Amino acid sequence: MFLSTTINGVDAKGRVSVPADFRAVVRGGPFDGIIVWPSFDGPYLEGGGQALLERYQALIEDMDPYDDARIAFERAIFGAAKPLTFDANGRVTLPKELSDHAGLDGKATFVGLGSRFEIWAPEAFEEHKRSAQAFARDNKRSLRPGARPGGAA
Amino acid sequence: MFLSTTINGVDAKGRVSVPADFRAVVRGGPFDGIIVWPSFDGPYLEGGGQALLERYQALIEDMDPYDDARIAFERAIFGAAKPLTFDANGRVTLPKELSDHAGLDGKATFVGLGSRFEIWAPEAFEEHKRSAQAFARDNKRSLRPGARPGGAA
DNA sequence: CGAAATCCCATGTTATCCCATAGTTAACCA
DNA sequence: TGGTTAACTATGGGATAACATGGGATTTCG
Repeated sequence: MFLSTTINGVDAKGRVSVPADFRAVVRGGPFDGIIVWPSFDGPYLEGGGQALLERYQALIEDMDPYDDARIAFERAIFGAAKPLTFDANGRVTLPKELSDHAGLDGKATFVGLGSRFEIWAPEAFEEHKRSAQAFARDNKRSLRPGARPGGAA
Repeated sequence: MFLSTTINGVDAKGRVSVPADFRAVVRGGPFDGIIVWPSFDGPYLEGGGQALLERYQALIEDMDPYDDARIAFERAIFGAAKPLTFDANGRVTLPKELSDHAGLDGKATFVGLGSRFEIWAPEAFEEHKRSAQAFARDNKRSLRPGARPGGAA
């Protein structure tokens, strides 16, 4: 599971060390790296291992082939997702489109969310965290056995 | 999986480099190239490896032999599909019918969609990408990764 | 014999790999 | 228990290979 929050540096080449804990999650999988795409919900990136993408693919393939929502998800997720391979030191290179979308500048915050993770500009994440905590406090009753997750994400 | 979006040039001979990641997907398959046909849903091309076409064939053969939809699919996909072989540098030559359908002029955008991909004129794709992102954002609740316990990536 | 498609080689650019360093944590031994 | 060593993490820079692209030569087919 992707857990906890880490801030790492982004160098001039766009390289950033993926936290060792995160690398351990995908180790042994079919692809030695992570897959990252811009969130269509805000100025941050979403990512996971290849297994995560395959789960999304299975969900999408259950939809009608020419359903508008299906096409939109395919283009918004698969069309924008980049497979990023680890180098020998566990770093990946973030393409410009991705670091632009998240507004990264020298630093990146990795946020573990269980089956996936997010990458934020540190300042943007601090701000987001405040409102997320308030949201969780106001909605704490929706977190109980049998309830659907997905509120504060 | 076909992933991410790449813009490549189309030269005067109609040649275009297929992104290296896409070539890696079909490498080792029965046909060293891609199969491309005009979408009947808009001014763009659809494509994939031979394995994709074989999946479509299996789907279509489950339909009634004289079903109007079956005949339409057969003509629209198999009747119009062109196998395009890679040259030594990983390029294919787009026949005029195809580049006309997509309105390609000097540049082509390859969009990976998991099991298949699309080819657009860059300006046309930019326009559609915006609406796809907005649609995905407004409908994100219909894409739910099932709350499977232990579902680490 | 002419036109068009295919193959072959050359080149700039970009991304990838490889090595070196520093700080930290964990392990080990006296 | 204290000190020392070893392993790992994160980071920086330089070398190398891969990719995308352009033009020319050769073949194939009408």
